[in-house]
Amino acid sequence: MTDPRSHSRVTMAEVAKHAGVSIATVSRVINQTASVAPNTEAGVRAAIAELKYYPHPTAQALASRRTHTLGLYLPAIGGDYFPPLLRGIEAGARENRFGLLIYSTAEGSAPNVLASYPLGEHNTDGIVAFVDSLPDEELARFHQIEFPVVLIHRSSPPELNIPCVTIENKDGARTLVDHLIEVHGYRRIAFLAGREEHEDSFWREMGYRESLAAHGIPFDPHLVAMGGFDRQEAQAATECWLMEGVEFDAVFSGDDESAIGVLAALNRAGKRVPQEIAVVGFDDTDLSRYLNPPLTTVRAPIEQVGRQAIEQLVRLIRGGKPESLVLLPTELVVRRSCGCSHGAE
Amino acid sequence: MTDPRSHSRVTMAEVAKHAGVSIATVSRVINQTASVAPNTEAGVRAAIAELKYYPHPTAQALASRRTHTLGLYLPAIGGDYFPPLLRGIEAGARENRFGLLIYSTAEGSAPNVLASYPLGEHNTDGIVAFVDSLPDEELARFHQIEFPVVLIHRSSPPELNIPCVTIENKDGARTLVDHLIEVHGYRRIAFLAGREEHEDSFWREMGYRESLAAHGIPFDPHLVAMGGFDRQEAQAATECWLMEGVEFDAVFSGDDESAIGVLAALNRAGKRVPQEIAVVGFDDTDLSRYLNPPLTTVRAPIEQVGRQAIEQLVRLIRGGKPESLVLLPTELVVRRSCGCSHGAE
DNA sequence: GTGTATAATGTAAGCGCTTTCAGAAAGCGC
DNA sequence: GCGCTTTCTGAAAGCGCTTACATTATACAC
Repeated sequence: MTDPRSHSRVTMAEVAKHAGVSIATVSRVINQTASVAPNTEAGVRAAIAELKYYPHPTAQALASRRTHTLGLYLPAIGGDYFPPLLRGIEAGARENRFGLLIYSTAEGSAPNVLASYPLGEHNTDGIVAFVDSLPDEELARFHQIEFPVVLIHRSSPPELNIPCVTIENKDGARTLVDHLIEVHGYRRIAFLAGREEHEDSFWREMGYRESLAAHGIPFDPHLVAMGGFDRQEAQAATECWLMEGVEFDAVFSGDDESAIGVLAALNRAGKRVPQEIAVVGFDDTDLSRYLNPPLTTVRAPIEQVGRQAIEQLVRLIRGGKPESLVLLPTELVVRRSCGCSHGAE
Repeated sequence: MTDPRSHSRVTMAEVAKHAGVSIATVSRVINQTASVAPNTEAGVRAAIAELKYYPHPTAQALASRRTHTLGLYLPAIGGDYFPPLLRGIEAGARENRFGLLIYSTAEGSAPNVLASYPLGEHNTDGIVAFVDSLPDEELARFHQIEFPVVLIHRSSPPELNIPCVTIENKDGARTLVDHLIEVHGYRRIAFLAGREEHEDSFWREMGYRESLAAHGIPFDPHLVAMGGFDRQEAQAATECWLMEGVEFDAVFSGDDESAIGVLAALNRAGKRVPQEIAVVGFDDTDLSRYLNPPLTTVRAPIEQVGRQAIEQLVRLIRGGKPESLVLLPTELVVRRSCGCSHGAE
């Protein structure tokens, strides 16, 4: 093909000539950055329309030192919570007329020396970082140069005070476990935690413990295992419990993803859910209503989280004051896996 | 916060002064665009390291008229095939050192006059467009200015000859239906189609029909309904069949997503799968092995599709000749929903 | 030694915009 | 009418790079 750089675009200069004004004026009508006489403006707009002109984003970015692009760091692309999250983020960016550059810090992507991290002050106006996709040093660097950053599902290192948006994990978990105890009378409720650093998991466990405590049920460490918020791992952990003969009448699987593994393990072991063992999840991913039995869980407004993150980021970019912590409310969704027979759905 | 534009970056000029050379030389060592004396190069590299310099992407883009960024158009963000697809695309972009800009043409995002489509020759070096996310006019425009585009799961308008990557839908479907007929002896096999324009659906239906024909089973239009490749829709369609008393002993649900709906409908109606009715899907999404019963399906190498698309696009950008059609092979995955008792898993 | 490639570097002209500055035109109070 | 502010506009200096072109030094053949 021909040199891609030969695309002869319509430039501002041509519009200016066509309208009989200077390029400064054209720029002014485009950006509404200073008042322009109505006649002049009309002429310029006509010229723009006639020539089908639109500004060159790169040139704008270089001159104005604003890219009109947001960056998104992700640890990995997968899981059922991922699509709604990205949907929220993308929609937020789109509505605010920002481009969205994404980068996954999945394994194999060692930051190289020259390029440092690929998304930052040089090519975006702000960053949203999901859980632990960005190391503290980089966050600190951004903080130091006052570059806008918003964290999702991860709180700020204490000294940096970076805005963060996440969900009411503790309340949700507590309400869920309350339901298990109060409505169904379960007392031996197992919990499948996520990875150590996972803050969602931490707070969900807190909610679980609080509920137990509030009902006078002693906390039994044997009933807590690592499920990694992962199907396979959760399945293995459940099989392990079963094999060791640990007794439990319900399992709170940490998230919906791991509930799938729990269900698979129980199913394979011939245990009926919920008759013999109840299972509940967390997140209310698309899938959970289609599980067998339909999963009782807690609705996490994942898409909203993404949207809110962009909202805060844009506010930050525009020089406003963002909320330092946005906690979106969760809601119990009762289906059948907890033992309820006529759940909401 | 302070004006974001005050970030005093290290510029090439400073590196040049530090190393005692001209900026042209610095540019040359960075881009390896002309030979530089070993000593000089070492000096420049030292200066770069010492000043922690890295080039300003926007300035590079403006001057070189290459953005080093790829654009991705999506119709909507969701579904189980989505994460692996994006994972493949992101990884491909990352490995080729391109940035990835994404945009969803979801409803509510009417292209506005001034900005035209948000991703194009002005801010990317090439585009990958998924199914029908980009209208033919825009494809034609890109073609006319010889701007690199690769299509995913959608073939090129005949006169444009845009490279396309997709999967062996027909072969996969045919193998699947062959299995249903030859191994299990089903003869009344229902098919749930996707939307009319959906090419995957078209080819899967072709495979279905070919298999029927090859086995001397007449095609019965009553056994084909619209499932939209969607859980809800598929569930409704299945319930409709059930209600009308249509007889069938197996259903090929078009994709895994709709299989979930089919399973839900059958389950609700008290039909046992696979004893009374077999169900098979297509795609082998993460989830399918966790369904109840585990779903017999066809593995679609979705992540590979994403990777291949980037591969072709990068080749195109670099001026090479891409394949005009990449058809990735599919593979039958036998589990239990078809009636096999000791499937692969 | 002369002549001619070849290699190494610098100079400077952009890339297509934004924005400062200053000047011209227009309005206004008196 | 005068001086003053306010509005509108253009000239020009960048933004931080890439790259065509020019220049000088070096090598090699004869």
